[in-house]
Amino acid sequence: MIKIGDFSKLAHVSIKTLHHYGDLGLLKPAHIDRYTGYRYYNLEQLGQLNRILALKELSFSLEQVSQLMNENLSTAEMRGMLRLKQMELAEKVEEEQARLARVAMRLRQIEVDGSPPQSEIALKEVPAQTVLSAHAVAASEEQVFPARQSLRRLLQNHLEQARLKPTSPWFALLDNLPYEETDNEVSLAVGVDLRNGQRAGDWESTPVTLQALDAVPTMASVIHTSETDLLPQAYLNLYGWTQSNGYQIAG
Amino acid sequence: MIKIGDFSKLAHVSIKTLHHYGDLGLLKPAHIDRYTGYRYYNLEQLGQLNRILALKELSFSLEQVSQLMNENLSTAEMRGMLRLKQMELAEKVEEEQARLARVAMRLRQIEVDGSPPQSEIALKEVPAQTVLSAHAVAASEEQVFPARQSLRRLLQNHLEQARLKPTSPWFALLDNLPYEETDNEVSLAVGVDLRNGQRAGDWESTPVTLQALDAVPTMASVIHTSETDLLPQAYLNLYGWTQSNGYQIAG
DNA sequence: CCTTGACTCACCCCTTACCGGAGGGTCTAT
DNA sequence: ATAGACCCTCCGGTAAGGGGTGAGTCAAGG
Repeated sequence: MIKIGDFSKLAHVSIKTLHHYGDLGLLKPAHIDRYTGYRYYNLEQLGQLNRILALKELSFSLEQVSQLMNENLSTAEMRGMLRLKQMELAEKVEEEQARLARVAMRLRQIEVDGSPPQSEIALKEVPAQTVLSAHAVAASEEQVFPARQSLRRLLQNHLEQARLKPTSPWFALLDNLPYEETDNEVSLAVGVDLRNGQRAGDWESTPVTLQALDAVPTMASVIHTSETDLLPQAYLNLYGWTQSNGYQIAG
Repeated sequence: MIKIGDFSKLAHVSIKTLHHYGDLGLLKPAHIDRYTGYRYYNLEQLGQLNRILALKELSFSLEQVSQLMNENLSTAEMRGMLRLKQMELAEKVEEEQARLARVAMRLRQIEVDGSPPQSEIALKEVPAQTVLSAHAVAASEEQVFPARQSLRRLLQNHLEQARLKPTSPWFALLDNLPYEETDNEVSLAVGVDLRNGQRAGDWESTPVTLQALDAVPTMASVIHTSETDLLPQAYLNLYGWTQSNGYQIAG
């Protein structure tokens, strides 16, 4: 029977931490004086505490540690939790390495250009959605803009016809990678909300299709506020960034 | 001038987050209606928001992001913060990889032994301290225990002579690695508190020395609650663990 | 002009794993 | 007996928001 201060020194753990573990039921003192409230530990609890610390250090939460300490926990369950944690950690390592690479890239950019980039690339999540999309190829480069306009009218017609409202801004949906700057391809898409239960069917000979996009956990997104002549540059930035499929330009 | 809901959809950021950034002064709405309190953003703020998100994704805290967004921040400062973050991230990656390795080891141990280990190894920090230590070599294996006893008496004498009190439990301090099981070496040390200003000097021909130990950020620590015959096993466990210098057995 | 539904506000509590301090009681050595 | 060390409970705080509530506001249709 040893007092909390000595116990904490022996284990190199703060008193506050011991209080905390006691409150959580993770490591209750062997005895608590009923009148003074003093906590008393015994030496065999040092082993338990060490076990707790070891598990915590594997980045298990205290709640998970409680489960793992639960004594009547089968080896299989233990294996399961360890494997799960293994996967989590592997993922985390990759994430951090990616971050590290991005920081390094940013540093190189500063060393070379001497200035921070003007358009930032941010990573976002996009939920699954249904979109109405259309593709076309413009005859020449001058025809690109009018072609986009006509696609937009086309989609808008379909929206009105189906009495749907757009649920997202218009964006370009690039299915076929790599994106070639030169072939004057134009695409346009817009999110729709299918709750109203209506299904496609009355358009067949049009370039309009209805497709479901999966949720994307990490979408690279650029905002270009300047005029359109700088857009290709931002595009190239972004293109250098990723090889994954399904780009979106928001806004 | 766009309302917060639309702005949040455009940027794929929750309204709560925008509130939070506004409160922190990180991204204040371009206009707040004086009477209704409604927040209004304009499109150029999308770029700022994206910049914030990009920096945050590099695992900068929001406070650091504020600094980085501070406009009148020299390129040198920017470089400095990036390099700092780079080091932090590198460290973190190593940590996570070490954790991952430990989880994998634990899994292997379970697969092979079919049971979790009986003595856990936990990692702790130890602050810098001053210790009084003594070494000796026992003549034979049977002499190890008496030798330890006499070292203890020796140290205790010195403590009393200098009117010092021990500030830690007794422990073995192993300077010369690797630790050989066979050479019957005995060592003993104890922490002391030198505030009282006294200095060593009156012992010369004894094996007792006063030395300063540096703080150790990660010390591997085992608790063995069972009888002494299992100790060598725990030792071997621990020894397989690390090659760093300066082991301590606490308690 | 009025109503209805969508939108927005401020406010408060919740999360993790503790840390710090205040105010007051307890232990121990002298 | 008393000083100094030790311990208690309770409160508040951390980072980055999430969730919910009751009340006020906006926009479109009737």
